[in-house]
Amino acid sequence: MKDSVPLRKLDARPVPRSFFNRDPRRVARELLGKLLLRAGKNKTFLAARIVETEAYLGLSDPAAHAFNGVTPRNAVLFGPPGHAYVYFIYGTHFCLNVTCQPLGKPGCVLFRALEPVAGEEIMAVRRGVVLTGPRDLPKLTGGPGRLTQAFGITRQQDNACDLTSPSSGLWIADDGFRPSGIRRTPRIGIRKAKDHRLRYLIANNPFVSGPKRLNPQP
DNA sequence: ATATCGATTATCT
DNA sequence: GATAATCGATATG
Repeated sequence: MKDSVPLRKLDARPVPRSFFNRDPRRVARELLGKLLLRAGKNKTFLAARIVETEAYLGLSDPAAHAFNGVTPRNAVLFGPPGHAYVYFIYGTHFCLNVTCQPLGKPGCVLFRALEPVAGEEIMAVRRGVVLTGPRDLPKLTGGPGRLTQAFGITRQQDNACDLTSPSSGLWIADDGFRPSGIRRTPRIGIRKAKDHRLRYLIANNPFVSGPKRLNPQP
C-alpha cells in the first residue's frame, strides 16, 4: 500500500475563494473530482478525490444548520466562503463542510465521500481498519463520519480553517481531473426538506456512501 | 440486500 | 429534555 507522498510532487492548485463564492448547488457539483489534502509530517500529505457532496442552502433550507440564524456552533457559516464548518454529531462523528456564497449568506457543502489517492496506510490506522484488499478501501473514506476520521479532522482543530490555503494544513485543490457520470439524488440522513435533490455523486464510484438504490447508474 | 437498533455528546428549546 | 447532515453490528430474507 502507498504511504503518504512528498508534497512537492503534488501537481494541483488550491481552489480559489471565488470558486466558493457561488450558489452551494453549483459548488457541490463542481467539487466532484477535486482533491481534499491534509498536510502530514515531513512535508508529506494525505490526498483523496471528492466523489460525493451535498448542498445546504442556508436560511431558505429547513435542513440546514443555518436555517434558524446564527448560533455559536454555526457562526462560521455566516462568514466568508471557502472556510471549514466542522460539527460533532451523534456523540461520535465529525462532519466537514465548506462555506459558500458571500459573507452573510450561510450556504455550505457537506463532504460525504472521498476516494483515497495517497496516504491510505495512515487513513487505515486512524480508522482502525485492517486493509486486506481493494474492497476494504471504502471503509476509509466512504461516508461523512469516516472521511473526517481518516483525515484526523475535528471541530477543535479545524473548524473555521481556510480551505483555500495550504498553510491551514487542510485544503482543496484541482489537479485537472474532470469526472463524468455526475448524478443527483435526495440528501441522506435528514428528516426535513427530503424532497430536494441536493446530493451530488459520481455514478459507479465504489466510494460513494449510502444504500445502492440511491446510487443511480449511468 | 435491506432493515433495525444502540452508542454517546454538543447543541438548542 | 429532545434531537441529530452517522456508523457498525446484528438480524432476517
